[in-house]
Amino acid sequence: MDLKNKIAEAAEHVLLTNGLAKTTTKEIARAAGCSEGSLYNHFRNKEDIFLYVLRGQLKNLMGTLTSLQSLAGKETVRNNLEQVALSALEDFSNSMSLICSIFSEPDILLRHREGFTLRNEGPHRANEAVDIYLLKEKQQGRIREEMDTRAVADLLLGSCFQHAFQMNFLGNVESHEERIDFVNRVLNTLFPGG
Amino acid sequence: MDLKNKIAEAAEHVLLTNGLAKTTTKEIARAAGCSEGSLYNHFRNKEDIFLYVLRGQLKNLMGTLTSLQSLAGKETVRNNLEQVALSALEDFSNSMSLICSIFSEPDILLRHREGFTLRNEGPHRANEAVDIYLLKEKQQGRIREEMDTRAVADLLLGSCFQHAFQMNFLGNVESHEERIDFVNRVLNTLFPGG
Amino acid sequence: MDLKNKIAEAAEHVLLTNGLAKTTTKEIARAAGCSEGSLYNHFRNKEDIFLYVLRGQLKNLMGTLTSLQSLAGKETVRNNLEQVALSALEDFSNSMSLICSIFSEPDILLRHREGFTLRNEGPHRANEAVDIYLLKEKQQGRIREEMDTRAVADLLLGSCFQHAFQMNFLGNVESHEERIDFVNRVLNTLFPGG
Amino acid sequence: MDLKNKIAEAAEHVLLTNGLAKTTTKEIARAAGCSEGSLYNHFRNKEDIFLYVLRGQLKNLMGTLTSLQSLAGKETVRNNLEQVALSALEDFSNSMSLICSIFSEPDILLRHREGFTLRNEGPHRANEAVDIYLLKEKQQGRIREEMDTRAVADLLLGSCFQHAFQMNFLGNVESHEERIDFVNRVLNTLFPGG
DNA sequence: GATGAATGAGATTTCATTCAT
DNA sequence: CATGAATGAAATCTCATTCAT
Repeated sequence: MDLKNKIAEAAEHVLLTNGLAKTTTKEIARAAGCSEGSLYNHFRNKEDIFLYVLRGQLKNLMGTLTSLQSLAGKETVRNNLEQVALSALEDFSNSMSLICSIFSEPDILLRHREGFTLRNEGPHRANEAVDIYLLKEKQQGRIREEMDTRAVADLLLGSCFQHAFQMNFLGNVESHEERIDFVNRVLNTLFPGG
Repeated sequence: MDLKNKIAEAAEHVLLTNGLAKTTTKEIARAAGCSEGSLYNHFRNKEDIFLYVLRGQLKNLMGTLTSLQSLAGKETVRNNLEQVALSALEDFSNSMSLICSIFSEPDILLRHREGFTLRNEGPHRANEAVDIYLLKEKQQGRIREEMDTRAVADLLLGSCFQHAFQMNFLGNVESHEERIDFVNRVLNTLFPGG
Repeated sequence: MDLKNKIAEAAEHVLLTNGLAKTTTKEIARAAGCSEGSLYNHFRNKEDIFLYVLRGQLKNLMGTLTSLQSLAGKETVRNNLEQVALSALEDFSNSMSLICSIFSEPDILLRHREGFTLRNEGPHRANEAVDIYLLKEKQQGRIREEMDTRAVADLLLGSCFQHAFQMNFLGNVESHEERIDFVNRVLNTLFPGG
Repeated sequence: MDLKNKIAEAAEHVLLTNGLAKTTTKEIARAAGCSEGSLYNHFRNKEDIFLYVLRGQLKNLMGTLTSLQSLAGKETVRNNLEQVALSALEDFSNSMSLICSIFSEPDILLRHREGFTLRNEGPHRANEAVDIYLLKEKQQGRIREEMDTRAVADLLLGSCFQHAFQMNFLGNVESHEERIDFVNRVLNTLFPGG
């Protein structure tokens, strides 16, 4: 692996462990096993490193959700949504602290907002992905014509997002079973019939 | 108003404007119209100021939600939930950047987590409040016995929370009408019959 | 003496001893007997310190020359010009390295050129001062009507300036007698008659 | 052109554009179209590059002045001195910022002073050159026996040197006409008779 | 001879906190 | 209680130079 990616991985680890505020270039360099000066051979500045890692997280988030698109028409809708929700729960949990951190640096957010939207990288894209999946299922007649698919996506992913947020805030680490339980209660409520 | 609160208000303003990372004691003092030294006559350190402001925000969040409890039995459930959701949307929007900021300083979060839970101040309490409201309505027979009230609360507030997050992330400022529209689509999906 | 002036004096000493390039904030602080952080309570940045010292030097330069204005009409013109030239030689010698240093940072010069000219602080003002002195003498009939006073000022101070430059460049330290000798040869040539 | 000279020219350009303080090896390499490592195949270090360029400038300065020696006995003295002064004015202007820059690094100056004097490269040599020219004219009887030729050289070149310095300091760019005007006023004052 | 990534020493600047007044 | 100058630790970033390829 080249040094650039080694630095990025090290930075990701430090960011998730220590938080953005306590992530120093010295610490990143130590974790990457190189000198501080080397960071600047591969990134323009510390902000660049943060953004590189952040974009990686956002891509992860999208990756799993878009890959679930191919499930349209297979298994049951309910089953597929359970998988979607569980993946989202996990991804949100992993990236929550990093993504939230950007609110502590609104000027960075401001500076790169345009880029995020241009490259379609925002966290909002997850909801769109679920929406699109549901529309496909609707085309195949596997869900009711009247269903507001976007609203369903917002409810499902919204509850997962907030749940992940709260678990992070409270420091709770959920078992897989607990997550399945949460997801099922939510899905049962969204689709009372089954 | 005493200086302590003047400082707290100034700090809140600076925190919401500049973000936690760019909030310096010098800036807080300037905004409060006092000297930097004075901050330390009213707070032990900068972390204390941040926590004081943060707890204020969390109280706000709870305040509006608990006040809506008295609505149980009045108007229609649907109407009340619309008010709940709109209030949540607004409160979440206002406090999002501040509350998320804490993830950039996980050691602060760690240090005060116990206090938050002991004093019942976590952001998760909002969901409990809605749950409790719904339970009251169930007791009065205004909603179905089988309804998983906690799941409904999680879905409703979760979607509002994520929505507020995304609007903040994208820099979108919604009109009241847009918010009403969002809330209605979500509620229509949660309560298909009306 | 307050710390600001202590810092300025220390900076002047370090600048004249080590040169601009080797003048670090650490060294200035050490020479001023304070911490590096203290520098920033009195100056915005290192550039500010340099400019403060530089303007002090330029004022010195002007000071001695304007004070010599009151000599108009007294002693002999030749005698007065000898004093002017000797003072100039000394001032130029002392400030040469500092004033020249600015050419190693053309962007600083560019940034403050307007300020220098607005405040009439440029090194060119010395020549004006001598010109004005000579005009006064002309009004009193002590020098020929046809004399181009500005040209005389430029010749006299120009030769002193370049002489000071060369002595600094070569590392020669002249005795007072050598300077008197230089000045007299120059004046004898400028005013052949006496 | 070999790489060594390409580097030297690039360095000269960067030095005159950005100033010594802002001239980095990276920038020189970029301007020379080679790698930073290559600089060290042709020069021992950055100081070497600077000195190489500086000595080039000093040679320029001397070059034009020594070439004017052959004019002795031709045209009129006054005419020749006008050419000398104009050349000096131009050369001084071009090299001023570079030559002055050395005062920001007195240790470099100290380290190479001996070399400069041994190789007769100092800027003071210009005055000597004019002196020698005038002595030749004196031998041919074209100027008065009593004239202090060295003093004339110092006055003439000194005023040109300071004038060039001031124009550089003030950021004024003179037209050829303005320079001719300056030189003529100075020469008229030095040689009142014509 | 040419390269350019890696280095590490060092420079400037920021900032929370202290403390004498 | 209020002040604000002084501090010193730490953070980011620069840059000349080296060296393996």
